Amino acid sequence: MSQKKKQEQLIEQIGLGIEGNLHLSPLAARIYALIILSSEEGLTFEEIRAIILSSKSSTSVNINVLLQLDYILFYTKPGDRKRYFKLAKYSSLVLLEAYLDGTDMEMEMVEKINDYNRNYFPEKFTNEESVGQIFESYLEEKKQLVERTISKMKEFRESEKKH
Amino acid sequence: MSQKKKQEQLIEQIGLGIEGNLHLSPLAARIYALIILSSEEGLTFEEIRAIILSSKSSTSVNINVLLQLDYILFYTKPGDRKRYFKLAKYSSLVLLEAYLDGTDMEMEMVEKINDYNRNYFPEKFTNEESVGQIFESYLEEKKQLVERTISKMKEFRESEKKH
DNA sequence: TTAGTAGTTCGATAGTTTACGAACTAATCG
DNA sequence: CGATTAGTTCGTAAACTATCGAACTACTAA
Repeated sequence: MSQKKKQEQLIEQIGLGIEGNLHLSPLAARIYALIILSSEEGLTFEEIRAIILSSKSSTSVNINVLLQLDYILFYTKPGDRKRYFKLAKYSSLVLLEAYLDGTDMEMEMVEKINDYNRNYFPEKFTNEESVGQIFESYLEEKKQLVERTISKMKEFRESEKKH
Repeated sequence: MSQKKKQEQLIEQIGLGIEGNLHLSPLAARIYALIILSSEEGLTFEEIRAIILSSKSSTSVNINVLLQLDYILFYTKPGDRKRYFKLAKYSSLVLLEAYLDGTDMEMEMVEKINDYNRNYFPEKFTNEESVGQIFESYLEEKKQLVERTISKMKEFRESEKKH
Protein backbone atom coordinates (compact mmCIF):
# COMPACT_ATOMS: atom_id res chain seq x y z
CA MET A 1 0.00 0.00 0.00
CA SER A 2 1.18 3.56 -0.72
CA GLN A 3 2.29 5.73 2.15
CA LYS A 4 -0.55 8.13 1.43
CA LYS A 5 -3.19 5.41 1.54
CA LYS A 6 -1.69 3.87 4.67
CA GLN A 7 -1.54 7.28 6.33
CA GLU A 8 -5.16 8.03 5.49
CA GLN A 9 -6.22 4.70 6.89
CA LEU A 10 -4.30 5.20 10.13
CA ILE A 11 -5.56 8.76 10.56
CA GLU A 12 -9.07 7.40 10.34
CA GLN A 13 -8.44 4.60 12.85
CA ILE A 14 -6.34 6.53 15.31
CA GLY A 15 -8.63 9.52 14.99
CA LEU A 16 -11.62 7.45 16.06
CA GLY A 17 -9.70 5.98 18.99
CA ILE A 18 -8.46 9.37 20.15
CA GLU A 19 -11.80 11.08 19.70
CA GLY A 20 -13.60 8.88 22.19
CA ASN A 21 -10.79 8.50 24.68
CA LEU A 22 -9.49 12.03 24.80
CA HIS A 23 -12.78 13.87 24.21
CA LEU A 24 -11.51 15.75 21.19
CA SER A 25 -13.65 16.78 18.22
CA PRO A 26 -13.31 14.51 15.19
CA LEU A 27 -11.24 17.10 13.38
CA ALA A 28 -8.93 17.75 16.33
CA ALA A 29 -8.45 14.00 16.69
CA ARG A 30 -7.52 13.64 13.03
CA ILE A 31 -5.09 16.50 13.09
CA TYR A 32 -3.51 15.01 16.19
CA ALA A 33 -3.31 11.59 14.51
CA LEU A 34 -1.71 13.14 11.43
CA ILE A 35 0.89 14.93 13.51
CA ILE A 36 1.68 11.72 15.37
CA LEU A 37 2.32 10.15 11.97
CA SER A 38 4.62 12.89 10.74
CA SER A 39 8.31 13.66 10.64
CA GLU A 40 10.25 15.60 13.25
CA GLU A 41 10.21 18.45 10.74
CA GLY A 42 6.54 19.08 11.41
CA LEU A 43 3.77 20.20 9.09
CA THR A 44 2.50 23.64 8.13
CA PHE A 45 -1.07 24.81 8.45
CA GLU A 46 -1.66 24.38 4.73
CA GLU A 47 -0.02 20.97 4.60
CA ILE A 48 -2.36 19.80 7.31
CA ARG A 49 -5.32 21.26 5.47
CA ALA A 50 -4.30 19.57 2.23
CA ILE A 51 -4.19 16.14 3.87
CA ILE A 52 -7.20 16.40 6.16
CA LEU A 53 -9.25 18.48 3.70
CA SER A 54 -10.58 20.85 6.31
CA SER A 55 -11.49 24.52 6.15
CA LYS A 56 -9.09 27.20 7.33
CA SER A 57 -11.33 28.20 10.19
CA SER A 58 -11.87 24.73 11.61
CA THR A 59 -8.22 23.87 11.14
CA SER A 60 -7.22 27.00 13.01
CA VAL A 61 -9.58 26.39 15.90
CA ASN A 62 -8.62 22.76 16.31
CA ILE A 63 -4.88 23.28 16.01
CA ASN A 64 -5.22 25.84 18.77
CA VAL A 65 -7.06 23.36 20.95
CA LEU A 66 -4.20 20.89 20.53
CA LEU A 67 -1.63 23.60 21.28
CA GLN A 68 -3.56 24.67 24.36
CA LEU A 69 -3.54 21.09 25.65
CA ASP A 70 0.21 20.79 24.99
CA TYR A 71 -0.36 17.80 22.74
CA ILE A 72 1.48 19.58 19.94
CA LEU A 73 3.80 22.57 19.58
CA PHE A 74 5.12 24.69 16.75
CA TYR A 75 8.37 26.32 15.77
CA THR A 76 9.22 28.80 13.07
CA LYS A 77 12.11 29.10 10.66
CA PRO A 78 13.93 32.40 10.22
CA GLY A 79 12.65 34.25 7.16
CA ASP A 80 9.56 32.05 6.94
CA ARG A 81 6.29 33.16 8.41
CA LYS A 82 4.76 29.71 8.48
CA ARG A 83 4.43 27.72 11.66
CA TYR A 84 5.64 24.13 11.71
CA PHE A 85 3.47 21.97 13.92
CA LYS A 86 4.84 18.80 15.44
CA LEU A 87 4.19 16.44 18.28
CA ALA A 88 5.21 17.77 21.67
CA LYS A 89 8.05 15.52 22.76
CA TYR A 90 6.47 14.95 26.16
CA SER A 91 2.89 14.76 25.01
CA SER A 92 2.57 11.35 26.64
CA LEU A 93 3.64 12.95 29.93
CA VAL A 94 0.88 15.54 29.54
CA LEU A 95 -1.58 12.74 28.87
CA LEU A 96 -0.49 10.80 31.92
CA GLU A 97 -0.76 13.86 34.11
CA ALA A 98 -4.33 14.41 32.96
CA TYR A 99 -5.02 10.74 33.52
CA LEU A 100 -3.68 10.96 37.06
CA ASP A 101 -6.16 13.74 37.80
CA GLY A 102 -8.92 11.49 36.50
CA THR A 103 -7.74 8.66 38.73
CA ASP A 104 -7.73 10.93 41.75
CA MET A 105 -11.28 12.03 41.02
CA GLU A 106 -12.33 8.42 40.63
CA MET A 107 -10.88 7.58 44.04
CA GLU A 108 -12.51 10.57 45.70
CA MET A 109 -15.82 9.52 44.25
CA VAL A 110 -15.52 5.95 45.47
CA GLU A 111 -14.74 7.32 48.90
CA LYS A 112 -17.81 9.55 48.88
CA ILE A 113 -19.99 6.68 47.75
CA ASN A 114 -18.63 4.46 50.50
CA ASP A 115 -19.14 7.12 53.15
CA TYR A 116 -22.71 7.65 52.05
CA ASN A 117 -23.54 3.96 51.84
CA ARG A 118 -21.83 3.08 55.11
CA ASN A 119 -23.91 5.77 56.72
CA TYR A 120 -27.30 4.99 55.24
CA PHE A 121 -27.02 1.35 54.16
CA PRO A 122 -24.67 -0.35 56.60
CA GLU A 123 -26.08 -3.74 55.52
CA LYS A 124 -24.02 -3.37 52.35
CA PHE A 125 -20.88 -3.66 54.47
CA THR A 126 -21.77 -6.60 56.69
CA ASN A 127 -19.43 -9.38 55.62
CA GLU A 128 -15.93 -8.99 54.23
CA GLU A 129 -17.31 -7.02 51.23
CA SER A 130 -14.54 -8.12 48.97
CA VAL A 131 -15.52 -6.95 45.49
CA GLY A 132 -15.30 -3.37 46.63
CA GLN A 133 -12.01 -4.05 48.37
CA ILE A 134 -10.50 -5.63 45.28
CA PHE A 135 -11.60 -2.65 43.22
CA GLU A 136 -10.17 -0.17 45.69
CA SER A 137 -6.78 -1.81 45.79
CA TYR A 138 -6.84 -1.89 42.00
CA LEU A 139 -7.40 1.88 41.97
CA GLU A 140 -4.58 2.37 44.44
CA GLU A 141 -2.16 0.30 42.37
CA LYS A 142 -3.19 2.05 39.18
CA LYS A 143 -2.55 5.42 40.74
CA GLN A 144 0.87 4.32 41.90
CA LEU A 145 1.71 2.95 38.48
CA VAL A 146 0.78 6.24 36.83
CA GLU A 147 2.75 8.24 39.39
CA ARG A 148 5.77 6.01 38.94
CA THR A 149 5.58 6.40 35.17
CA ILE A 150 5.28 10.17 35.41
CA SER A 151 8.36 10.26 37.64
CA LYS A 152 10.34 8.14 35.20
CA MET A 153 9.47 10.43 32.33
CA LYS A 154 10.39 13.52 34.29
CA GLU A 155 13.70 11.99 35.28
CA PHE A 156 14.38 11.20 31.67
CA ARG A 157 13.54 14.77 30.67
CA GLU A 158 15.91 16.11 33.30
CA SER A 159 18.71 13.82 32.22
CA GLU A 160 18.20 15.07 28.67
CA LYS A 161 18.51 18.71 29.69
CA LYS A 162 21.95 18.10 31.10
CA HIS A 163 23.34 17.24 27.66
CA MET B 1 -27.42 17.76 55.79
CA SER B 2 -30.52 15.65 55.17
CA GLN B 3 -30.12 12.32 53.38
CA LYS B 4 -32.23 13.61 50.53
CA LYS B 5 -30.09 16.71 50.03
CA LYS B 6 -26.86 14.72 50.32
CA GLN B 7 -28.17 12.17 47.86
CA GLU B 8 -29.16 14.83 45.34
CA GLN B 9 -25.74 16.39 45.61
CA LEU B 10 -23.93 13.11 45.11
CA ILE B 11 -26.13 12.10 42.17
CA GLU B 12 -25.18 15.35 40.52
CA GLN B 13 -21.44 14.90 41.18
CA ILE B 14 -21.20 11.20 40.44
CA GLY B 15 -23.47 11.60 37.46
CA LEU B 16 -21.12 14.13 35.91
CA GLY B 17 -18.12 11.92 36.58
CA ILE B 18 -19.77 8.84 35.13
CA GLU B 19 -21.19 10.65 32.13
CA GLY B 20 -17.80 11.64 30.75
CA ASN B 21 -15.92 8.51 31.71
CA LEU B 22 -18.44 5.88 30.74
CA HIS B 23 -20.03 7.66 27.78
CA LEU B 24 -23.50 7.48 29.19
CA SER B 25 -26.21 10.08 28.61
CA PRO B 26 -26.71 12.50 31.51
CA LEU B 27 -29.92 10.79 32.51
CA ALA B 28 -28.45 7.28 32.36
CA ALA B 29 -25.52 8.51 34.44
CA ARG B 30 -27.84 9.92 37.09
CA ILE B 31 -29.95 6.83 37.29
CA TYR B 32 -26.79 4.77 37.64
CA ALA B 33 -25.53 7.10 40.36
CA LEU B 34 -28.84 6.85 42.20
CA ILE B 35 -28.79 3.08 42.08
CA ILE B 36 -25.21 3.04 43.38
CA LEU B 37 -26.48 5.11 46.31
CA SER B 38 -29.39 2.84 47.11
CA SER B 39 -30.15 -0.10 49.34
CA GLU B 40 -29.82 -3.75 48.41
CA GLU B 41 -33.60 -3.74 48.15
CA GLY B 42 -33.44 -1.78 44.92
CA LEU B 43 -35.75 0.88 43.56
CA THR B 44 -38.84 0.68 41.39
CA PHE B 45 -39.32 2.49 38.11
CA GLU B 46 -41.57 5.07 39.76
CA GLU B 47 -39.27 5.57 42.72
CA ILE B 48 -36.45 6.36 40.34
CA ARG B 49 -38.65 8.75 38.43
CA ALA B 50 -39.75 10.51 41.61
CA ILE B 51 -36.14 11.18 42.65
CA ILE B 52 -34.62 12.00 39.27
CA LEU B 53 -37.76 13.78 37.98
CA SER B 54 -37.60 12.24 34.53
CA SER B 55 -40.32 11.25 32.09
CA LYS B 56 -41.53 7.67 31.80
CA SER B 57 -40.15 7.30 28.30
CA SER B 58 -36.65 8.57 29.02
CA THR B 59 -36.48 6.61 32.23
CA SER B 60 -37.47 3.45 30.41
CA VAL B 61 -34.94 3.93 27.64
CA ASN B 62 -32.08 4.71 29.99
CA ILE B 63 -32.81 1.95 32.49
CA ASN B 64 -32.72 -0.45 29.57
CA VAL B 65 -29.35 0.89 28.48
CA LEU B 66 -27.98 0.22 31.97
CA LEU B 67 -29.52 -3.26 32.01
CA GLN B 68 -28.07 -4.00 28.59
CA LEU B 69 -24.61 -3.02 29.81
CA ASP B 70 -25.01 -5.20 32.92
CA TYR B 71 -24.39 -2.23 35.17
CA ILE B 72 -27.69 -2.90 36.92
CA LEU B 73 -30.19 -5.75 37.18
CA PHE B 74 -33.73 -6.18 38.40
CA TYR B 75 -35.70 -8.75 40.32
CA THR B 76 -39.40 -9.11 40.97
CA LYS B 77 -41.39 -10.04 44.03
CA PRO B 78 -44.12 -12.65 43.83
CA GLY B 79 -47.53 -11.02 43.49
CA ASP B 80 -45.99 -7.66 42.58
CA ARG B 81 -45.65 -6.61 38.98
CA LYS B 82 -43.06 -3.94 39.63
CA ARG B 83 -39.41 -4.46 38.87
CA TYR B 84 -36.85 -3.66 41.54
CA PHE B 85 -33.66 -2.26 40.05
CA LYS B 86 -30.39 -2.57 41.89
CA LEU B 87 -26.69 -2.49 41.24
CA ALA B 88 -25.33 -5.63 39.60
CA LYS B 89 -23.07 -7.18 42.22
CA TYR B 90 -20.21 -7.56 39.73
CA SER B 91 -20.74 -4.31 37.88
CA SER B 92 -17.14 -3.35 38.61
CA LEU B 93 -16.06 -6.57 36.90
CA VAL B 94 -18.07 -5.60 33.83
CA LEU B 95 -16.42 -2.20 33.89
CA LEU B 96 -12.95 -3.67 34.15
CA GLU B 97 -13.61 -6.05 31.28
CA ALA B 98 -14.64 -3.14 29.07
CA TYR B 99 -11.59 -1.23 30.24
CA LEU B 100 -9.34 -4.14 29.32
CA ASP B 101 -10.68 -4.04 25.77
CA GLY B 102 -9.85 -0.34 25.66
CA THR B 103 -6.34 -1.03 26.86
CA ASP B 104 -5.85 -3.67 24.20
CA MET B 105 -6.98 -1.24 21.52
CA GLU B 106 -4.62 1.39 22.88
CA MET B 107 -1.71 -1.03 22.63
CA GLU B 108 -2.61 -2.11 19.12
CA MET B 109 -2.72 1.52 18.09
CA VAL B 110 0.67 2.31 19.56
CA GLU B 111 2.04 -0.66 17.70
CA LYS B 112 0.59 0.51 14.41
CA ILE B 113 1.94 4.01 14.95
CA ASN B 114 5.39 2.63 15.71
CA ASP B 115 5.37 0.40 12.66
CA TYR B 116 4.38 3.29 10.43
CA ASN B 117 6.88 5.70 11.89
CA ARG B 118 9.73 3.20 11.95
CA ASN B 119 9.03 2.59 8.29
CA TYR B 120 8.71 6.17 7.07
CA PHE B 121 10.56 8.21 9.70
CA PRO B 122 13.36 6.04 11.04
CA GLU B 123 15.08 9.17 12.36
CA LYS B 124 12.48 9.16 15.14
CA PHE B 125 14.04 5.93 16.42
CA THR B 126 17.73 6.76 16.24
CA ASN B 127 18.84 6.91 19.86
CA GLU B 128 17.41 4.92 22.74
CA GLU B 129 13.99 6.62 22.22
CA SER B 130 13.08 6.32 25.85
CA VAL B 131 9.86 8.29 26.25
CA GLY B 132 8.08 5.86 23.97
CA GLN B 133 9.65 2.90 25.76
CA ILE B 134 8.57 4.17 29.16
CA PHE B 135 5.05 4.64 27.85
CA GLU B 136 4.94 1.18 26.35
CA SER B 137 6.03 -0.55 29.51
CA TYR B 138 3.44 1.52 31.37
CA LEU B 139 0.75 0.19 29.03
CA GLU B 140 1.99 -3.36 29.52
CA GLU B 141 1.93 -3.04 33.31
CA LYS B 142 -1.50 -1.46 33.23
CA LYS B 143 -2.85 -4.29 31.16
CA GLN B 144 -1.40 -6.84 33.56
CA LEU B 145 -2.85 -5.02 36.54
CA VAL B 146 -6.30 -5.02 34.98
CA GLU B 147 -6.05 -8.69 34.06
CA ARG B 148 -4.89 -9.58 37.55
CA THR B 149 -7.80 -7.67 39.08
CA ILE B 150 -10.32 -9.32 36.78
CA SER B 151 -8.97 -12.74 37.79
CA LYS B 152 -9.22 -11.90 41.47
CA MET B 153 -12.83 -10.82 41.09
CA LYS B 154 -13.74 -13.95 39.16
CA GLU B 155 -12.09 -16.14 41.77
CA PHE B 156 -14.06 -14.36 44.43
CA ARG B 157 -17.27 -14.89 42.49
CA GLU B 158 -16.54 -18.59 42.14
CA SER B 159 -15.74 -18.98 45.83
CA GLU B 160 -19.08 -17.32 46.59
CA LYS B 161 -21.02 -19.76 44.41
CA LYS B 162 -19.76 -22.70 46.42
CA HIS B 163 -21.57 -21.49 49.54
C1' DT C 1 1.70 51.57 0.38
C1' DT C 2 0.27 48.12 -1.66
C1' DA C 3 -0.01 43.09 -2.66
C1' DG C 4 0.23 38.89 -0.83
C1' DT C 5 0.62 35.36 2.78
C1' DA C 6 -0.68 33.28 7.31
C1' DG C 7 -3.85 32.66 10.26
C1' DT C 8 -8.19 34.26 13.23
C1' DT C 9 -12.89 35.56 14.30
C1' DC C 10 -17.68 35.46 13.53
C1' DG C 11 -22.16 34.22 12.24
C1' DA C 12 -24.82 30.54 9.75
C1' DT C 13 -26.11 25.84 9.20
C1' DA C 14 -26.26 20.85 9.22
C1' DG C 15 -26.25 17.08 12.09
C1' DT C 16 -26.44 14.83 16.51
C1' DT C 17 -28.00 14.07 21.17
C1' DT C 18 -31.22 14.24 24.87
C1' DA C 19 -35.38 14.27 26.72
C1' DC C 20 -40.29 14.70 26.35
C1' DG C 21 -45.45 13.62 25.71
C1' DA C 22 -48.91 10.87 23.63
C1' DA C 23 -50.34 6.72 22.16
C1' DC C 24 -49.57 2.08 22.68
C1' DT C 25 -48.96 -3.02 24.66
C1' DA C 26 -49.08 -6.45 28.05
C1' DA C 27 -50.24 -8.25 32.37
C1' DT C 28 -53.23 -8.49 36.48
C1' DC C 29 -57.36 -7.86 39.27
C1' DG C 30 -62.16 -7.43 40.40
C1' DC D 1 -64.86 -8.35 30.34
C1' DG D 2 -63.27 -3.56 31.70
C1' DA D 3 -60.25 -0.87 34.53
C1' DT D 4 -55.69 -0.29 36.39
C1' DT D 5 -50.85 -0.68 36.61
C1' DA D 6 -46.20 -1.13 34.53
C1' DG D 7 -43.56 -0.14 31.18
C1' DT D 8 -42.43 0.61 25.80
C1' DT D 9 -42.39 2.81 21.26
C1' DC D 10 -42.49 6.58 18.29
C1' DG D 11 -42.38 11.20 16.52
C1' DT D 12 -40.81 15.66 17.79
C1' DA D 13 -38.81 19.74 19.96
C1' DA D 14 -34.89 21.95 22.14
C1' DA D 15 -30.12 22.28 22.91
C1' DC D 16 -25.64 21.44 21.66
C1' DT D 17 -21.60 20.42 18.54
C1' DA D 18 -18.83 20.48 14.53
C1' DT D 19 -17.74 22.48 10.51
C1' DC D 20 -17.99 25.89 7.05
C1' DG D 21 -17.37 30.37 4.24
C1' DA D 22 -16.68 35.20 4.35
C1' DA D 23 -14.78 38.98 6.28
C1' DC D 24 -11.08 40.41 8.97
C1' DT D 25 -6.20 41.25 11.18
C1' DA D 26 -1.37 41.26 11.13
C1' DC D 27 2.80 40.76 9.30
C1' DT D 28 6.28 40.80 5.24
C1' DA D 29 8.37 41.99 1.11
C1' DA D 30 8.63 44.52 -3.15
